[in-house]
Amino acid sequence: MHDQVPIGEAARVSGVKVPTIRYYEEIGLLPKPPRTGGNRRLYGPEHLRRLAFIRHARELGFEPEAIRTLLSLQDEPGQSCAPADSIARLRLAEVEDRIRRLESLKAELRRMIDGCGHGSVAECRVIESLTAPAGTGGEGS
Amino acid sequence: MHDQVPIGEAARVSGVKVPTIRYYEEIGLLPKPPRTGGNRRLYGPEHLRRLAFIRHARELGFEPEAIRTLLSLQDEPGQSCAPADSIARLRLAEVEDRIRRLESLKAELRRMIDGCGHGSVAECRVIESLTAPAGTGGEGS
DNA sequence: CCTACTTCCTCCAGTGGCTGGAGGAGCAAG
DNA sequence: CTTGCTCCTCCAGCCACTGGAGGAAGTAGG
Repeated sequence: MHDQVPIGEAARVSGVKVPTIRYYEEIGLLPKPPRTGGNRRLYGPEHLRRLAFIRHARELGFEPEAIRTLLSLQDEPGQSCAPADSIARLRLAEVEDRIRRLESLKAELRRMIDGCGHGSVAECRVIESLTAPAGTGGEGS
Repeated sequence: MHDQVPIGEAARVSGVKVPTIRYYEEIGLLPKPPRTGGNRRLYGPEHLRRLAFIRHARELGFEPEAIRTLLSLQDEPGQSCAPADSIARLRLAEVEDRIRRLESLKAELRRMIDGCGHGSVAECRVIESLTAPAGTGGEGS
């Protein structure tokens, strides 16, 4: 079978655009594939798996740096998966916080819409709903 | 009291960096504040509230354009209901969609983490679920 | 073999949303 | 007046892509 595919095919099967694949290679997320005599990239199953991994991780909101870490872990299967676990846990916490705040914003928007129909907009507390959020008021990063 | 603060102070209390505040002004997210005789910006409580709002909304992933419309809800209380209502409904739909996506993301992250036996990477569910995401061609082997 | 067409190559410029530095002016304290 | 800080504007850079120009390589048909 064609287990060596050119970049266009790799893009099709992975759902990552061609320039983005080249970009991932450039920043070292994706290893440089072998080339044909005519200088075209040829991707094998291993590359495609990695590409799918990267794409999926990006969809989950992991940043390239985190992905790099996850990939390096993947490369050394004997190691403890604690770092991977903590990366995922961190991301989960972020997601949960976001959900909480969106819920509060949603409640406020709903309240405004429901209060509507009396001719004018209900008193708007959209700002309060976000400025006094459920999360730790503190800052990060 | 100083209910009129310079930009540095505004940055401190809002958690938005000084250049970013100026950037928000430039793109019209934050109204231009009055200036002192010496051409310095002076922010009042209203500006500060807005700034905090923008920050939270950005953290939640709203684009400046969406934030603008969100802010417009606040700016025109008592106005005719129709436009504000439709904006609010639009945002509500967006928020609900966002929440849905985040919930499914959260479920996936949770599955990854719960499946992780805290052993070695070889059996790590976190890595594995990224490598073989749901529904990648049924593969046996 | 030649031609037409597609896919690929590299390089480079642009995008959005900031971020930070240079060079200079304002202002408060000593 | 001098020191030292904050502030001003302008502008270049960053990240994660995205897309276009100009050209070479592969493929299908005549």
